Amino acid sequence: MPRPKLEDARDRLLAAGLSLFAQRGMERVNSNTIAKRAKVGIGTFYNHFPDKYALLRELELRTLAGVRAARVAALEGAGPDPAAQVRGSIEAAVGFAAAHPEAYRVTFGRERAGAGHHGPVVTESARPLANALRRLQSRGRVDPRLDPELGARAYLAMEVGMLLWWLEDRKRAEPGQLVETLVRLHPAGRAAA
Amino acid sequence: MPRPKLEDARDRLLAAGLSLFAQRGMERVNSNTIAKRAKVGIGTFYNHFPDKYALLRELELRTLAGVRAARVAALEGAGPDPAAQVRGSIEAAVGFAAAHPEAYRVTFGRERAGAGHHGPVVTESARPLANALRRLQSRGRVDPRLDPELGARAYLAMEVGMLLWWLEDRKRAEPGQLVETLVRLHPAGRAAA
Amino acid sequence: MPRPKLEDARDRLLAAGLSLFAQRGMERVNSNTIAKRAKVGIGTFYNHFPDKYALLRELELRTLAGVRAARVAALEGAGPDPAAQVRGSIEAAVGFAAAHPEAYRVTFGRERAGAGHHGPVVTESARPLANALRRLQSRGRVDPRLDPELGARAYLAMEVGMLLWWLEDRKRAEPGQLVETLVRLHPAGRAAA
Amino acid sequence: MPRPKLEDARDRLLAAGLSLFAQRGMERVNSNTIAKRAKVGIGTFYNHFPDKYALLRELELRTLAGVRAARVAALEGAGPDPAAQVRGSIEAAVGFAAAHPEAYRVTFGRERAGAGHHGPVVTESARPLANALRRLQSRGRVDPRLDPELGARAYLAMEVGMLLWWLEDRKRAEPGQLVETLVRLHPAGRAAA
DNA sequence: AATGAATGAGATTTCATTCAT
DNA sequence: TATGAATGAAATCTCATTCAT
Repeated sequence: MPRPKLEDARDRLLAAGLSLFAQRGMERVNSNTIAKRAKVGIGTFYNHFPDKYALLRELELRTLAGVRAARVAALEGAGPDPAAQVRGSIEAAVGFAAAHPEAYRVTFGRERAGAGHHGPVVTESARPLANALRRLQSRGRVDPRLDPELGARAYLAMEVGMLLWWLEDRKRAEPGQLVETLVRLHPAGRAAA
Repeated sequence: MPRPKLEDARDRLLAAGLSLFAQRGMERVNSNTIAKRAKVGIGTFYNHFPDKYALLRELELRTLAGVRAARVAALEGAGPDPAAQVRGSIEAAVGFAAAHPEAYRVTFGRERAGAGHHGPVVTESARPLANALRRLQSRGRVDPRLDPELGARAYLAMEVGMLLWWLEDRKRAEPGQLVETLVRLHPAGRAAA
Repeated sequence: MPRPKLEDARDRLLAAGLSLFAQRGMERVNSNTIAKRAKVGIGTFYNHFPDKYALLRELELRTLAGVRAARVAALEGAGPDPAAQVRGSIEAAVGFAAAHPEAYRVTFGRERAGAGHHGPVVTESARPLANALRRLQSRGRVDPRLDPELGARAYLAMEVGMLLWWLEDRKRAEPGQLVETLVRLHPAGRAAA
Repeated sequence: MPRPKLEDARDRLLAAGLSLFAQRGMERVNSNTIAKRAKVGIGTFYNHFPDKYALLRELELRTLAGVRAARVAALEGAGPDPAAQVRGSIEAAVGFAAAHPEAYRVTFGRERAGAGHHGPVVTESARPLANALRRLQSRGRVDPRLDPELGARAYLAMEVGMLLWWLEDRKRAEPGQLVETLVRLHPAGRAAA
C-alpha cells in the first residue's frame, strides 16, 4: 500500500491552491483558505511549502513542463514538414489550455504581483521558436527581414493573450478557430501566402 | 502645513499612484504610501478617491484615451493607403508606450487582481480593428479565411504583449524594430507580402 | 425683513441633526453628514456648535422644554381634580411624543453613548411628580406605603419606555389605549380603584 | 508568550468586553482595548468574534438566559398564589441585577446604537407576563379594562428602567424598597387595593 | 459669517507565520 | 507529521476638526 496520507496532503494543497488562484487571483487568496479548502491544518501547509508563493511556483513549473511536453510530443508526431510542425505545436498549446484551463490561467494570466514576471515564463518557449524561425529563414521559408527573436516573442505574446482571452469565456470561439487564426498569423505561416 | 493649490492634491496623487503602481504593481502599493509620496495626508487620498482601485481606474481611462487619440491622429495623418494606416497606427502605439511607459505598463500590464480585466481594456481597440479587417477582406487585401474578430484580438494581444516585454527593458530592441516586426505580423500586413 | 440667512443655517443644522440622529442613532451620524443634509458647509457647522454633542444637547433641551410646557399647560387646564390632572399630564406626554416622534426618540431613546445619561434627563420630571404623590398621600389618596421618590421614578420609566416602544411602530396601539394603560398603572391612579 | 489554556481566551474576551461595555458604553470601547484588557492579541479577538457587536450579542444572550432562569426558578418556588408569584418574579429580577450589574446594564441599558433594539430584548419577557395577566383577568384578579399586552409592556419598561437607574448608584435605594415599589405598581398588584 | 479641502489620530480588519501540543 | 489557536504588523478607512480663502 502506498503512503496514503503523506503525499496526499501536498497534492490536496496544490489542487486547492490552483482552483483558488484561478478563481480569485493570487493576491486575493490566503494560506489559511488554501489549507481549509484542502481539508488540512494550516500548520500542514507550512510543513510542505515555505510560503504561498512557493506553492504557486510549483504549480507554474508543473504547467510549464506540461505545455512543453505537449509541444514536444506534437512536434515528434508531426513529421518533417514545417507547416505541420507549426500547426501541431499550436494544437498542442490550445489543447493544453483547454484541458487545464485553471493551470493555464494561473501560470500565464495577469495575476502575479510585481512586474517582469511574464517574460521569464515565456522566455523558455521563445528560444526554440526563434531557432526554428532562423532555420526556416535560412531555407527561405520565412521572410528574412523578420527579426527571429522579436518574431518569436511576438507570436508567443499573441498565443498566450488569445488563449487567456478565450479561457475567460470559452463560448467566444471554437478551439479549431483559434488554431486556424494562430496558424495563419504565425510568422512561419506567412511565407505560405 | 498650508493647503496646496486647489486641484494640486488630486494630480499629485495620480502621479504618485502611477509611478508606484508601475514600480511595484497594484497589490504591493498601499494608500498610505501613495499619499506620502504625493505629500498629502491620508485623509486627502480618501477625499479624492473611494479607494486605490478608483485611482487606478482613472489612470487607466486617461491612458486609454491617450492611446486612442494617438492612433486616431496617426490614421488621419496617414492618408488612404491601408499599409500606411497600419504602419501609422503601430507607430502611434509604440510611440505612446515609449513616451508614457509607466502609464502603459499600469494600464495593460499583468498587475490587476481578478480575472477578466485585460479583455475589456483591449476590447475597445479590437472592434475598430476587426472592422478594418473586414473592409480589407471585402477588397481582397486580407486573407478571407481569417476570422476578423479573432484576428483583431490576436493582433492586439501581440502588440500589447510585445510592448510590455519591451518596456521591461528597452535595451531589448529599437522602437523601429518593434514597428517592423508588428507591421510584418499584422493580419493586414500579410496580403502585401 | 428678518435676517434671512443667519438663523437659517443654525435651524437647518438642528433639523438635519434631529432627523439623522433619529434615523441612525447618535454614534452613527457624523458632523459632515449633518452639514451636508442641512445644505451648509462643514465650516458653518463649527461656527454654530462647538461639536456634534452640543447640537444634540440643544435638541434635548428644546424637547425637554416642550414636554414640560405641554404638561404644565395640561395641568393648568385640568382644574383641581387629581385624577383629571394625572390624565391630563399623561395625555400631554403622549400628545407630545406623537407630534414630535423624532425629538422624543432622540431625547429619551437608548442612543446616547456613555452611561448615566437617562437619569438626569428624567430627573427633572421626577421631582414634581414625587411632590404630587406626597401631597396625595397626605390627603389619603395614594397608598402611604409607597415611597414617593421611587414611585415617581418607576412611573416615569414606564411612561418613557412605553412611548419609545410605541414610536418604534405606531401601529402597535392607539394613543387612547396608551393613555388608558398609563392612567391605570399610575401610582395615583391606584387609589381610585 | 505561551498559548493560554484552550477556551480561556474566549472567556477572557467576554469578561473584558462586559466590564468595558458596562464602564464606557458600547460605542466608546474598541476591539483593541478589549483584547488588551483580556491580555490577548488583537488577532485572537477576531478569531473568536467577527466584530465587537458579536461579542455584545453573546453577552446579551447569556444575560437574557440568566434572567429568564432566575424568574422561572422563582415562579417554581413560589407556589400557586399569584401574589407570591409576582413578588417572587420581581425578587428574582432585582436579585439578578444586583448580582450581575454589569451584565444587566449592558443588556438592557441605553447603549446600543440604532433604534429598535430594546423592544426585541424585552419582548421575550412580555409575552408570558401578558398571558399571566389575561389569566388573572379571567379570574377577576386584575382590572378587566387593562390591555394585557400593553400592561405587560408597561410593567417591564418600568422594571427595567428602575433597575438601570438603581444600578447607576446603588445607594439610591435598598433592594427591598425596589421590590416593594415594583410589587405595588405591578398590574397584578392593583386588584388587591 | 460661510466655505470645503486638508489633516491625521485612531478604529477596524486581514493574514502570514509561529509553536505548543 | 499534523494541528489550529494565538499573534501582531500592516493595510484600509472614518471623521472630528482646522484654517486659508
